[in-house]
Amino acid sequence: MNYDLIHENLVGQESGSLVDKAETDLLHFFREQQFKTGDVIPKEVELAVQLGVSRTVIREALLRLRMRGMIDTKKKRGTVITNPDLLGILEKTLYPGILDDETLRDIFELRMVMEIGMGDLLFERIQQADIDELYAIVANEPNNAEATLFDPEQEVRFHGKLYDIAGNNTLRRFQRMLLPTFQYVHESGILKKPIQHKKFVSHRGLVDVLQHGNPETFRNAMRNHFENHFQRLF
Amino acid sequence: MNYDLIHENLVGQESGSLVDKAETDLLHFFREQQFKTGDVIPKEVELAVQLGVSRTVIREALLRLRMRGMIDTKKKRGTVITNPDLLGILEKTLYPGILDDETLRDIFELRMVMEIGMGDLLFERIQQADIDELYAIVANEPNNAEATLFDPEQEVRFHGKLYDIAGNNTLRRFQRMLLPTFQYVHESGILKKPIQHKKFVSHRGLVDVLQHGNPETFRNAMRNHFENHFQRLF
DNA sequence: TACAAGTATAAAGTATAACATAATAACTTT
DNA sequence: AAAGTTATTATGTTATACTTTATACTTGTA
Repeated sequence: MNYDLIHENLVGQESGSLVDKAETDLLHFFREQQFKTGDVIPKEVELAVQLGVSRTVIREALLRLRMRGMIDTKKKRGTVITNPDLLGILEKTLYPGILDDETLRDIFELRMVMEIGMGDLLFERIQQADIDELYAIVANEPNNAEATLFDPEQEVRFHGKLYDIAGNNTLRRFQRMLLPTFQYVHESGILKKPIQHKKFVSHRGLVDVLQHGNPETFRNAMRNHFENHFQRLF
Repeated sequence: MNYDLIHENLVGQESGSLVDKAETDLLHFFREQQFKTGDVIPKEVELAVQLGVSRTVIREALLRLRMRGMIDTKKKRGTVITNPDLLGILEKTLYPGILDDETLRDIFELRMVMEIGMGDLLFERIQQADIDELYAIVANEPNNAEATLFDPEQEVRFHGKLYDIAGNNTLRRFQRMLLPTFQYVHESGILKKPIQHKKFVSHRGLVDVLQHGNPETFRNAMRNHFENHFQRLF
């Protein structure tokens, strides 16, 4: 199967600017040359000559690759191939306050979707030490935490630890990155309906489930834990 | 709460190059000027003068913003603020074959996490017409589809429709984007263990659950549907 | 020989100026 | 007033010269 084609089709016809063209040309070039992580690529002027464009164009194309973590450049040493950093770019783009409400809401939903669906990863990888740590985290929460107010730092500690346990690095960084957005949505007026303060599964309850339950009971517990948020959404 | 600070802390100290600095300066500038979507920003030369750097630097900074979909530039008309396109950049970065195996595996897991956790969104937004359409999609699948071989196109049709129904645009685009990666992982040798062909919940079974079940039963059904994949992972 | 300090150099970073291109606006013509 | 033509303007592109800095090389000293 030709993944190159699939990709290009997906990405679209490189709108036409020379930089766009140079960008994909460079990627193809790296592929052909079998460049792998750590290899140094030809210097800017050489690439410029080879692709028949000015150094400026090459620089702008390289700039794009660099900002995606596909390459790393250092003076004198030149430019070397690195592992692309999927999430690194997103971080910068998540400049607070510029995403439109719909996207913010989407992200808020996405967060809950991920944490509910995470059950199997958690149970596969969790250790007793993790559970102990979680108990320590929730130790300071009052017993009727279900009814208490939202504490951002405590939220981050607890849910962040869950992502750690899941052992999926991409997922964890994704969450780290989206955190400010969660908070923002929570506090902004995007979610119209008021916050209910009924009794739902608490953090402590979730840990209990991790200790004695299974992925299925965890999913349900987490879903219930989010009941407040869901009620504000739907 | 100062989201600006949170963000900068997360992103790091702008390594030092003028372009990095110009980039954040521009963002701050837009904020201060209360620029909103659709507004045109000063032309390149003016910005260069204002920030005290050359047009080259401004151009490279603008290039970064542009590639994140934060701005759109047209000749003569100038540069206008747009809604940042979170996923657009990721698409380009997912150039097949350069992600390392760990990330690929992460993405593969992420996909299952999302589809399992998607239950509540689905039931909240699904219409009878959607269910009918899903039945039409699975109509061609043999009755014992559980045991048949993997058909990529059918997979895309079915699971893609689910994302459509979930009504979360960000989520859907995320999936669209990750699709080639799913296929790639499925076919590559990354997942060591062999593919089992036991009887698990089929596509048709999932539709039945959507028709007669609830979010909880759906999550379990989807988890079961992925049993093959999970067995290859763990 | 070993090691530190200083120097040269190569590649990326930055600046400037000039020209090309394309989209818009202004103007003419019918 | 509609259509076609021209002028203008901001980005796109090229070319060139200069600056910065990490590395490699050389030199000098113990």
